[in-house]
Amino acid sequence: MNIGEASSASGVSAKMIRYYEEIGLIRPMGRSGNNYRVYGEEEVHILRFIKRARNLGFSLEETETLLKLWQDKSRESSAVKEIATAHIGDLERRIAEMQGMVKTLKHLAHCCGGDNRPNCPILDDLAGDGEMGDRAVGKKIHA
Amino acid sequence: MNIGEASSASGVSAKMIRYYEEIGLIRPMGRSGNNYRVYGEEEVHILRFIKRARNLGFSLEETETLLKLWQDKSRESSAVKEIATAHIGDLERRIAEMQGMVKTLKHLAHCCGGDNRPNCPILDDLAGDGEMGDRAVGKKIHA
DNA sequence: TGTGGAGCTTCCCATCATGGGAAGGTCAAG
DNA sequence: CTTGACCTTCCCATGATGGGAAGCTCCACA
Repeated sequence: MNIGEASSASGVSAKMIRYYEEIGLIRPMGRSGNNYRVYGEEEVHILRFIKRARNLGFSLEETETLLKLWQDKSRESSAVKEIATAHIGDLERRIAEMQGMVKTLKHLAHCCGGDNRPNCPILDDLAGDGEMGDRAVGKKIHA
Repeated sequence: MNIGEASSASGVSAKMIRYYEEIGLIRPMGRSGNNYRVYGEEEVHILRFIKRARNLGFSLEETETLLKLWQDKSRESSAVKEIATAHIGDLERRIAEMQGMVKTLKHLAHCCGGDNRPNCPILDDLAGDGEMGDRAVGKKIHA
């Protein structure tokens, strides 16, 4: 199997497959005589594992850890659960932050006429007319 | 006012102030004899505007538009409201996506013993044992 | 046998917003 | 006059991904 086939079989772009190899997330593939990378079912399975972990929002670093645990037949499931739980916390924090932003924005949008007149509470708020900053929802966006 | 003072007055790091100038988000500052950038209240006000927009999750590009609208005394508030509303939609989409991830992960974590045995439904799921991928929550993480 | 196009290779660059740090000039306090 | 805090510019890194160029290989078809 060439990289293109592995790509469509796994849903990971060829670009990304090479990148994952480069950063050591997956082992360097064997090459055929023409210097093309050669993949088997095993590799495709791994790529699908990675894809799914990414879909669940795990970083490549977390994915690497999960991958190692997956391949470690004697792992303790608590190790995996810890990573998942931490990740859930992470997601929930970011969700809460964004919900705060939405709440503020909805309020402002609600107060804004949205017509052809210049008066706009959204801009007034951004400008901090009622005295300055950090009344904002969350301080850091990438918390 | 030097850049350090402007930074602590606005909450925007000196690094970022220079960057904003470089990309044209703010006008190049006047320089004093020693080649130091010089800021006044006006500039600090603008920096705070930017800071607050960023806190609300607007991109720098959106922030630039908002900034121009702010300075355009004859703007129509509908233009601002449109941006805000679009941004709300954006945030809500991302929130929904993450909530889906959380839901899936919570279910998996709930089913995982989290003990010293290797058996782990989380990994089983990532491996796609019940037939392959895209049962995942959202296809793309950065939708 | 020749040719065209699809697919592979590597290498470099861009994104987005931010931070780190080096090398060197400047200023104020001791 | 030294020391340290501040400023300047310049380059590099992050995380995950895509775009594209230049050059090779392979296969199918005329």
